Amino acid sequence: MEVKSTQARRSAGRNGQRHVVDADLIAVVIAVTDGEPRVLTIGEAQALPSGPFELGHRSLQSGLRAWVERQTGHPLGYIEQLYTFADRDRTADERVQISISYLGLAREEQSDRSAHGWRSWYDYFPWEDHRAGVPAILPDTVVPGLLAWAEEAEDPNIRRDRGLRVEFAFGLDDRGWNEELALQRYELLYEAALVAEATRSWDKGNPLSIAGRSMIADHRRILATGIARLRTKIKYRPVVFELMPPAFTLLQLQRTVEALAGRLVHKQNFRRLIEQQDLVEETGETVSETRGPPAKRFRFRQTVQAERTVAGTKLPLSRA
Amino acid sequence: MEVKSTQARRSAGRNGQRHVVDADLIAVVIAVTDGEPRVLTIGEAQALPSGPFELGHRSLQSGLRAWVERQTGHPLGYIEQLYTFADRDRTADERVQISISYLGLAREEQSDRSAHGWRSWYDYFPWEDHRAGVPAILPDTVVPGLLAWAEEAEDPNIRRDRGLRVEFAFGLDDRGWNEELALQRYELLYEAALVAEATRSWDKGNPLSIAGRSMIADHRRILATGIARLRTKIKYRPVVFELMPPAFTLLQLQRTVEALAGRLVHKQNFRRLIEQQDLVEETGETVSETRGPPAKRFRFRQTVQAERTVAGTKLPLSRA
DNA sequence: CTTCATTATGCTCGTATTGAGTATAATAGA
DNA sequence: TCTATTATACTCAATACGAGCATAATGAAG
Repeated sequence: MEVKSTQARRSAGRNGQRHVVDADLIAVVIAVTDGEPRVLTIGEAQALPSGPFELGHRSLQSGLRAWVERQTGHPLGYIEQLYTFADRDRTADERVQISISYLGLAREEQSDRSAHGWRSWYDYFPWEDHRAGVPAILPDTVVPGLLAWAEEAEDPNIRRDRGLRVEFAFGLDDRGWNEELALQRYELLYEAALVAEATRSWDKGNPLSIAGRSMIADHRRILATGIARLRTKIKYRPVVFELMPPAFTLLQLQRTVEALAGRLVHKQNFRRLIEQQDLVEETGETVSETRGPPAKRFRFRQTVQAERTVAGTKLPLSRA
Repeated sequence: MEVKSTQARRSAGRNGQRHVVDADLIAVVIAVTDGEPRVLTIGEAQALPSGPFELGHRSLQSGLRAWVERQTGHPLGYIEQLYTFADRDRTADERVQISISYLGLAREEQSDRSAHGWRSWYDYFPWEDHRAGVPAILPDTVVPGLLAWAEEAEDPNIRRDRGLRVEFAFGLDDRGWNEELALQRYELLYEAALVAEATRSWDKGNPLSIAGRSMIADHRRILATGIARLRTKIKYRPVVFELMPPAFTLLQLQRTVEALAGRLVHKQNFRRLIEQQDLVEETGETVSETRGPPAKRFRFRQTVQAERTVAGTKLPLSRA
């Protein structure tokens, strides 16, 4: 086995003609206002904030924060890395582009509501919003299109495989709709060429694709990655609070979760869940902004461990 | 709001003096043999396989596969991305090094048992193996060292914060040991300078640090990331099977899971869990390699969706 | 050839968690 | 004053989960 230590190899590489790459940072910045999950966009709402990773940046995260704040004037709260991918630059001298994507959560200010490129993420993924029932686009367009794509394969194995993947991702089987599969669903639509990005028609000036508003390059895929990650994460880490104002009612919290999940939750059980997890405490105030009795206001309990709820069982452990 | 489209920006950057970076791929390759979880290492078992991302590589994944197979002669099965981080190169001309790490699962061959750099990951993290009870190093060395570190802080807030973090990560509180927190534990030890990497003593020729065998640069941290990820993942995705031979007994499967989790599981309940999930099917054969009655052999049911078990509830959804 | 430790496997049982719904009271708007 | 709407407390059944008992089959030890 031929082995060079990393140290040795790095030195060699540095002096030789080392292949260098460009590094970009891309941000999926999410906020929730008026019961809508919104993503921060630039340009004609067709791109995510992004920029090159520069020497001045102390770290990837700080580089990202700098870029987002410069481009949008918006500070970022919680940040987590999403995914890194590489693309040979199609147009240029065989240079490789590496993109490192991040998910950021922000408390959107009232002031910059729709003005500054905050768009509901359901503009891009209309089939993902099941709060008012199954969206019409699913039975009308998306599912028939996908099933047709599955059928058009010549190889029966591929047909079967495609069919099963569609059924699973879109909940056509017994398991039902699973909101966490947002990325798989987008990827199926891409494979089936039902989204504009996959058809090269978008640069002909049609920003509204067959299914949902599109974005440049692979930005919509990155957004889908962020949505899926967030939908998964709210279930085992108290990240929702990064999106909430300092004080809130349980119904507001519920509406935020519902906006993210794209589904309605059972109110009584939601409250039971929140309270038994000991994540919030009453502020003492009550508000009555709507009908019904006044609601108590709560705040997030800053109990050092935002680590909490890292439960995760599913292995039948034994004590011995 | 100043906005340039990504397209425009990229062109500008390419012609101008664009800051370029070096990109490395680093692999955490895991296999389980003889009931031990093993990681593929190179050099003096102090480094993970790694290499530069090159132009010839079609994608990051294929680049990684190429490197690992060339360095070790070992094919990779399952692969998933772990994390990307950047370090200014300490020694050189302000160049930035980007490292993209991957987790890979392999079925280790019998032939290259210990010879080819397969090391038990508990060599590096002896405090993580709780299969034979709490390892002595925890009460003897690790915990006292960490508590002392917590106490030595002058600011009482920092003292309290450190204390709580140690209690949480090492299960000193009521929640008990949580095997998924492997990374947090390593990071605490690093912060407390209880691992060699943090003390700069390792390059003085001492490969055995205060707590566990060390590695160059941040490789041990990357390994901890991989371990934590795998320990989390086995609970909701059937990735264990990537580590198993084509046919196996339920006890072998259990031993593999236990090796990864570093904990023993309840045998009867483990079988119930596996069977109700419908992940395996009998091959029809039985074997009696040990005492006791012959055990049935099983194989993984290749039911298209290795996607399965993407359950994940924890939100009280409602039907309406 | 017995004995015994070890393993496979089936079954029970109490408790916690989860999904779903009923019930009651408080309030704003019509 | 009515009524739709909301907050909040409870109940109830269905599972899921942790823990353990029981039985049978086998290899190793004597």
